[in-house]
Amino acid sequence: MSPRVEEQNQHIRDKRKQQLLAAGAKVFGERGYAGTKISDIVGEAKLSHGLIYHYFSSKEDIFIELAKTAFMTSYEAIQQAVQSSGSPFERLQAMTEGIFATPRESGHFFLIALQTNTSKTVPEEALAISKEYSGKTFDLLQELFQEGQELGEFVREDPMGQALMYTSLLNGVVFTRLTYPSLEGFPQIAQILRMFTDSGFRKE
Amino acid sequence: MSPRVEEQNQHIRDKRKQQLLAAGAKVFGERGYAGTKISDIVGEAKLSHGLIYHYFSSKEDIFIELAKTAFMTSYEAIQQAVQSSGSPFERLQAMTEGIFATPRESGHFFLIALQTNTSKTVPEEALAISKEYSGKTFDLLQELFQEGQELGEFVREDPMGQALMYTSLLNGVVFTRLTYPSLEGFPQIAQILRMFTDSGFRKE
DNA sequence: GTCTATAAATCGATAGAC
DNA sequence: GTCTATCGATTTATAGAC
Repeated sequence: MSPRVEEQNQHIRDKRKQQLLAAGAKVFGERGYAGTKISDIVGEAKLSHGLIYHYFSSKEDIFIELAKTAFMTSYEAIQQAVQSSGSPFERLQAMTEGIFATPRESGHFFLIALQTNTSKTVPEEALAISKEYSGKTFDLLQELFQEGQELGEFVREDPMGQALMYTSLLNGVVFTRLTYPSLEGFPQIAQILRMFTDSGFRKE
Repeated sequence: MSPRVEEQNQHIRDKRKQQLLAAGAKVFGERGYAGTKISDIVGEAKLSHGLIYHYFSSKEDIFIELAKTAFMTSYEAIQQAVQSSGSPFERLQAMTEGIFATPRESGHFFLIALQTNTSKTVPEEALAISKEYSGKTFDLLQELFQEGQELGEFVREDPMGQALMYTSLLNGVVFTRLTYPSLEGFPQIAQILRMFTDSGFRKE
């Protein structure tokens, strides 16, 4: 084989793998790990039944790769926001706005993350990845709230409690938006931030 | 048969049905609808495989009955809190405290409700029940926030937006508590209420 | 690289004995 | 009322042709 052909084959393989991952994200998100059949994924990707096993070793394998993407991108988005410039309040505001500006398709990854944390049918490795990144995420957020309290921008209370409440709120709002996709003007970012700002120092 | 025997049989039937429903709530909550096998339910209930079909017509039937319980009890708890005495703020506070004082086992019903709204594998009838009760729940909450705004206890903003944010927060916090069962002192009710109270009128 | 056919295991539901 | 045995359909994963 000439290098030219080899290169084309590699391109096809990458494309097929992406096709299957995109289809998997959608179907796993909508139907859950146990509720998703291989035929659902290849049907969504418009590929034949057997072909999926040329790109992934098993159904578990696909889910784990998708879970990895879900938790890594979520963590990196928060990391970037927390470590950017601006005051703690400004960074929290920008991060929150950024999260709710993400495209619709990311909802599938949110549901995959949700299932990983709530369903015992999901591959063990996916849960391990979740735990790894959620610990790191809480560390980042706790630091942000701690700093904001010292600057007087946030209410003085347990920073970990604030970090837990912030992620809880995020999860809840994303879930509500998934349940009612036609909702407009929700959420109001100012309403979310009000939870953490002291009345005396409240921003407009 | 004497009435005495008939009465005993009825008692056994009620007991078995409750046994199966309790087992179903646990495994459906933990494994999801598609991920739950009949053998999981009867195994948890410590009954034989075939017996479950003497009490329920199908796997769907059991899930629908559990979903009905989940949405009805949630709605009734909110209804009772909203329609009780006290100012809107006091009722919101009491309701929030009550929700997080519920026993651990109710977590399974929360997960069943969650799956009903996010998984396309769940019986259609369960989703219909969810929609019916969520509409009625939002009406109650919207009324409470509206009233609270008129009395100056809550921030003036779209009452439906407040109702959506409140239920989102509730869902998110319950989810966080399920993910980290060892968490203590979370959530702080005051922190939640701060989202809706105006700084000038804020309670202690 | 892609497809169809099939193997092997599993699951929901029923039948029939006790 | 309860249990075991079994049918029928479905599913993951593999084999082999093109």
